[in-house]
Amino acid sequence: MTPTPPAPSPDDSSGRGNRARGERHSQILDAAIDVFAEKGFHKARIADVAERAGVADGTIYLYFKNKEELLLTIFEEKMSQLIEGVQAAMAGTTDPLLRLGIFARYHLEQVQAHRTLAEVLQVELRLSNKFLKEYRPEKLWEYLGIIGTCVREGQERGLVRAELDPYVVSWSFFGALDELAMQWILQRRPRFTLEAAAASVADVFVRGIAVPPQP
Amino acid sequence: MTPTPPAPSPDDSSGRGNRARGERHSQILDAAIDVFAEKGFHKARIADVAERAGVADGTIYLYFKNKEELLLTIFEEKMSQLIEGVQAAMAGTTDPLLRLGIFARYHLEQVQAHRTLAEVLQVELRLSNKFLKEYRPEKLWEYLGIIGTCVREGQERGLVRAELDPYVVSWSFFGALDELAMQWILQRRPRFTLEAAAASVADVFVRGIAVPPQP
Amino acid sequence: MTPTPPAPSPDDSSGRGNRARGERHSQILDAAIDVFAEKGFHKARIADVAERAGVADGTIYLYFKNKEELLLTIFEEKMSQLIEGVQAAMAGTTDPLLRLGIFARYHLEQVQAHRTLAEVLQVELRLSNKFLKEYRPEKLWEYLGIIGTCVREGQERGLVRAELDPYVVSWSFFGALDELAMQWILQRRPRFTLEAAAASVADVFVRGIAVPPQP
Amino acid sequence: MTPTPPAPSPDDSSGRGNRARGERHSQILDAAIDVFAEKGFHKARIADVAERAGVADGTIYLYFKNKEELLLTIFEEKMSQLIEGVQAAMAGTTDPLLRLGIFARYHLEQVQAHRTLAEVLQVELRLSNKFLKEYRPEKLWEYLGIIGTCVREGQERGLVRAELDPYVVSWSFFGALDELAMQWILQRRPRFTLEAAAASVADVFVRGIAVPPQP
DNA sequence: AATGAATGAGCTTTCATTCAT
DNA sequence: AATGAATGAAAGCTCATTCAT
Repeated sequence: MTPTPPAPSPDDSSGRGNRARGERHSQILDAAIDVFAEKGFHKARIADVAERAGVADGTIYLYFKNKEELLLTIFEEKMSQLIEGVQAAMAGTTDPLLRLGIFARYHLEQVQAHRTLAEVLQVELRLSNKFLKEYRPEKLWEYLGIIGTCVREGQERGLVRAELDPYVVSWSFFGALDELAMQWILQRRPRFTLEAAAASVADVFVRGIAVPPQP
Repeated sequence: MTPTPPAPSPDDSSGRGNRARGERHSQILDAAIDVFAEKGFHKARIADVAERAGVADGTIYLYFKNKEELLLTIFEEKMSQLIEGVQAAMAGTTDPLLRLGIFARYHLEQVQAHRTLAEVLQVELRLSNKFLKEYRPEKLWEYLGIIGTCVREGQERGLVRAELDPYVVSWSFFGALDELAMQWILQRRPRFTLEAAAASVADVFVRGIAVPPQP
Repeated sequence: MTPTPPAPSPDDSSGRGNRARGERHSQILDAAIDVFAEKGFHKARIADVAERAGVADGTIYLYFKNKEELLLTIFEEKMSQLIEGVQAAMAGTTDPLLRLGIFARYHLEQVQAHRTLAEVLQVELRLSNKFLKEYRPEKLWEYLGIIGTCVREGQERGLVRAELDPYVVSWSFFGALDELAMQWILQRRPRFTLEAAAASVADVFVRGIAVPPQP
Repeated sequence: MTPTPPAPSPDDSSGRGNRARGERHSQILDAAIDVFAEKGFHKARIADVAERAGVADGTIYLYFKNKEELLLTIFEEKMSQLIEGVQAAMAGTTDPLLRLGIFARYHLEQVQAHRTLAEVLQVELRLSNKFLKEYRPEKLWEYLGIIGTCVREGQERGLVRAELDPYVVSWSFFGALDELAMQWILQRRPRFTLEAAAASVADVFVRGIAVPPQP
């Protein structure tokens, strides 16, 4: 469905065309992230994105089917990176409860490090009808699955209370992080740091889901 | 600014003018909730709302400044009701931790009972640039303050760990509920009941923020 | 065509109704003059006129067929007064060339004395398509006829060159006065007084049309 | 602000882009003149102009900011041409009083030759609030300055009475011509020719402002 | 591949006018 | 006669998208 060009094979020696294509692709995507963050998805005009990217309006349509797909592609690509990143960050740890802490920290670190991007993902993505009503955000589910796996493993190891539904817990955990991220972004002078927020969410959730110590 | 009619005196049984005016107001509001939920705020045309409400297009503008104010009014009015409702529900309970449970249950009950409305509040409200970037959702803050008060009281009574920031905890708690509500709404066949979700969130949070039992 | 109420007969002893009618009529007309002068005919809303007049919107339509007729009625009534006035001013003078001077002076005096009205007549009346393209401004022609009569009489008495077309001279004369009036109105700080302008126009025209002295 | 194309180099026979752009510009302008003259500025719809020009509605906005700028551009461009034309016509004559005659003749010749255009300039331009209340018609002042210069030169050469204010005389002269032009346009069967009118105005004014012969 | 001029559907909002009371 | 809530037609303008070059 996406008219995304095939990723250029690394050994493609004739690759000028493809290289250029790949560059244009991300050039436009980066411009879109900036413009969407600045003006909001609905207020942003394709012409704005084109200007920022330094290409003609029509060129955008050689790489993306339409405006909405631009937004969706941002989501897909960045979620993939987020998934990879959080998995790498968790790689050295096996304790599922500690992993939740890593997840929280990594997630909010990324929000902080890529504020513009986060702004788009947090705020603007929700503007797209398609995203919320038709689009199936599988990458988000994959991301959420990472939390769910921690919970399920915790249950298997007897660390997490068996009666909890990992699915519900996952969305709760994600919702807490997501809301804090959004508030942090929306507020000019946030009343908390994202580090503290990450620590707090992990702390509360881990204690909340853990099997209570037997007296 | 809204041409809200002067409240008709309760005994004014002939209050046609006022009655009519008040009726029109909520007649339009109800139509807007339905239409926004169905087509989304941006896709919904004023003409749709007018038709659903059974009035002429122009009539809408006698009661609301513009399309956006329609959305904002829905938010304001319904949040006020939510706040009143949850306070009434909590009235009989003094234990701040139990109150959090009541809050969670009441919140998700309302989502369930007024699905269309919840859909608008959850999903569509976030569509309004104004809402997210300019509008200050004081009613939301007030609602959140109810959670914050429970946490703070819990700390005063030695039930909740003193090191937690009530503000961060409040947004976490709300975020968890909000995310579950949104997923429940977006999914055609939800994988969980809102009752269970409310119980789970309350359970996890209360245990998570409570002062641990001294061994 | 005009739904103007019949002028109340002066001896109408039961006249409250008519009196009231007459009062309403000019009350609305005066309000319209003010509002049209302030905002311009097209920008002025019937609601503005109604508010200024202290009546309900619908009431205006009991006295005037529509917005345009309001403008036309202003023109008709005020032109009638202008015609009466200038004729009275000329009454004591028989020399047709002196009469032209009186005409010029009187015309620009009225512009000065009733600036708001003049603004409407000068500027806004020209906005009405009907006025310029369909309406036959017979009162204007009558007004112009007064100039024409002076010229013709001047010719009959051998004071004005016979080869001049009184019709063309009349419009020239009126055009000169009209243009000066408009410039005076449009300029915040006019570069001339209307008295001087009247004197100048009369001076130039009278010399210009007069039979040259025989050497 | 107008996206006037860079003047194509005269020898650029392949200048398709520029040519096209320039053509579109005047294509739209010409259509606007016709439509405005026919229906009047306020009644004319952008869609009408677009249709007449054979372009899409939106195309108009690639060349003109809005409907009003269309009118203003007509005024600016055509006044410039008028100024150039009358100066060329006067070039061979030095006597300032004869020049006034040339001015009058040229002005009314143009009205006759470009009746549609004249209709717009005469009648419709006055419809634009902006034109009359905000816009400063510098081109008109420049045009008027040509008359003023004649008068002033005449005074310097002792041909025109020194006591006359050239500014007032200029507006009078222009007003006379303007009014005659308007009446000629508005009347289906004009009662005079524009040649005769031009001659008459020049004749009356020149005699009127001239220094009287010393007996 | 790239351009960017052209398209034209789409929609909020205004306000003169009506008419039930 | 007076009201003023309701009407609904009307149109300027935007901008995502297309396509000839």
